[in-house]
Amino acid sequence: MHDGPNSPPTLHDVAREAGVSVATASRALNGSTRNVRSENASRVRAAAAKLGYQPHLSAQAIARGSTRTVALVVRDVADPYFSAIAAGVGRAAEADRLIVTMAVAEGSPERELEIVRTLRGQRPRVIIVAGSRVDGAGTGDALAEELRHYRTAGGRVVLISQPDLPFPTVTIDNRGGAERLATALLGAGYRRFAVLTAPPEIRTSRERHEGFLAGLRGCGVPEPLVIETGFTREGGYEAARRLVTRGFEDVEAVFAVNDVMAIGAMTAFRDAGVVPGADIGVAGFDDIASAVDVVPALTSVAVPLREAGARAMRLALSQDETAGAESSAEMPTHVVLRDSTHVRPAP
Amino acid sequence: MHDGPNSPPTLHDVAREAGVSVATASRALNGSTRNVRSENASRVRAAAAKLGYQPHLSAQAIARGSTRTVALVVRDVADPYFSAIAAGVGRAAEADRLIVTMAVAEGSPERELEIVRTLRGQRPRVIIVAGSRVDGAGTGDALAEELRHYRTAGGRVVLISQPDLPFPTVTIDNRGGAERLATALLGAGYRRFAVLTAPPEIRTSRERHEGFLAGLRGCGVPEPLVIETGFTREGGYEAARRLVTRGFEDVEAVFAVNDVMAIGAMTAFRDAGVVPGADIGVAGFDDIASAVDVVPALTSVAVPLREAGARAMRLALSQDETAGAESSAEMPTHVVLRDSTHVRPAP
DNA sequence: TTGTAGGCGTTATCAG
DNA sequence: CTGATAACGCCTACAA
Repeated sequence: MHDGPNSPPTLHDVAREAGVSVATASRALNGSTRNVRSENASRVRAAAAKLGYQPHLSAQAIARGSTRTVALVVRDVADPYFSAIAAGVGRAAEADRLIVTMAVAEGSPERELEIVRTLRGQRPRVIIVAGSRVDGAGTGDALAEELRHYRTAGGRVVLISQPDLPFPTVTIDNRGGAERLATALLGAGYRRFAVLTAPPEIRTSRERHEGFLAGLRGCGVPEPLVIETGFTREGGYEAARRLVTRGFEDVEAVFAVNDVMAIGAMTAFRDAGVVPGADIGVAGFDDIASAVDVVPALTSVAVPLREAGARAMRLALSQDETAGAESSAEMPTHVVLRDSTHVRPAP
Repeated sequence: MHDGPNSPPTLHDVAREAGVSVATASRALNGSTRNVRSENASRVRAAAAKLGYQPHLSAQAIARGSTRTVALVVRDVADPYFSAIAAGVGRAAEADRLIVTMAVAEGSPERELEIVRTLRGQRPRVIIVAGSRVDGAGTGDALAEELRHYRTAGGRVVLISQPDLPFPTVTIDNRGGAERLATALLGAGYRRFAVLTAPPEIRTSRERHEGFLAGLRGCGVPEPLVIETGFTREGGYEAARRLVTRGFEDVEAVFAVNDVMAIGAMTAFRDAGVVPGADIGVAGFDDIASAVDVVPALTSVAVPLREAGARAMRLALSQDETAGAESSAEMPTHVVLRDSTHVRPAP
């Protein structure tokens, strides 16, 4: 009570309060509890409780040489795609009493690089990068370099949906899902399509686009119209508006490379007096929660996003173990047809 | 090159590589750059770059006695309400080069307590608790106790939407917003209401409920029917289904205490063949992004969630400064009437 | 079972 | 301007 008012209590304080040495206090609170006399152990615990002691994680980290931290990089927390992944990572981390620190790489690659750098300073057990702009091991790819440094220093890296980098990756079957979606839409009677894509640097978008084209190929349908826009709800809205302005007599259905874009597009259509599902089919990708709450309910490709996050964690953790550890996993996707592609256009 | 293959390079390695002392290396990389000869400085920087050195944040934390970490506690990342707040916190933190660590307190108060405890071990500059189950300073409130410990040790606590605890708080004008919503709905011609609430332990729900009742009071309308359910989309769905089953001849409009519940309710209505906006009015609270994408667009009360998060950060940071620092802030809310309460019921 | 002492990677103090 | 050296809070042989 006679020292400074603030600055949290240390192990020394607890030891003094309990009348034992720091070593004993340390052992009683963390090390193998077996080796300390139970009376002392409870004295220490009592002292800790009384003082409101909480071990300094940084001190433990440096003393032990390792942390219980998982670093997660996402592009945007507010995007349901990423928050679902984040939720999965969080849940899996919790099971192992790991702490997840989350960084948001809004847009700029520089920012992204800076983030991974900082993260590296945290000495996390694992770094998980979800949907960033890691594009290929091309020259000047400072990000990959940074991750390589981290891995060399004993860190574990897991990427989500960035299969072309030399790190364990949780992959999503974007291509296959989009291909099956194309098939399903053909089956529903649609023949003439527009595709709403994001810029090709965003690999997820590119894969879905390519998969969709692949599904169409050889079926004698015309080459789809392609409208490039942002990977966001606003992007989708804007693209649909452009489509309406241009005139869409030659388009029966629109495939947006993700659900938020598709939902934005549906709203744009409605705002322009075009009825989605009736006047034009709309399909998305991801099957986010709100896909069933829009009208008409959105046809989409379901992606187990939470599972992907959880899987990434497990993948990272399993790398400790003997060589047998698998180094990547692909999450399956499946088409969910709903009313937004229900009404088959008249021939 | 002759030591173990992994374990990241330390400042010693950099110093050796650059041919200077650790002290100099430290100064060149972090301390006031002015006091080191520019030639040495660049040698050090070069060595650091070559080795891929990254300062050990934990070591810095313990040496400096402080961290650059902000801890954020939310109930669920995947809920747009919390992810919007998180986004705001993240943005504000970024401006001060602070790192956000995010913990998810899914449900159980024990888990929540454990989280704050662990967080305390991180020695963050700030702990922000958003929408947890802190209910009142009643006896046995271990969470408040934990936060008090933290604050005593010099930490800054900011709560979002928990005004009855003795910590700086960013408050949301739930009561006022709900009251004005009630007035607006009365103005639109609705007279007989049902309220979809969450259990009263969730203070946000309680406030909105009470505000709504207050807005109705003295207007000669019947006491609303109250349906208690979960604070989630599923809760809303379920409650609406119950309402339909029960029969809703005496209800013209439904007020759900948040948007995800309202959206769930709308879907339930539709599934039961009841047309929201026409057969029954629906209003929510929060004005989340998807409120404009559902059909009919959802009447709601807009809450500046991102701003609330950012504000919480600033509030925390300003507590450093001289006594004049404000200790709380209230975020305004405003009613947004849309088509879900557009069609005025026949008298 | 317990205490002493050295070390983890940085920063900060204090002589050179 | 630079280099030893003592902290920082904790863990862990090693010795008692």
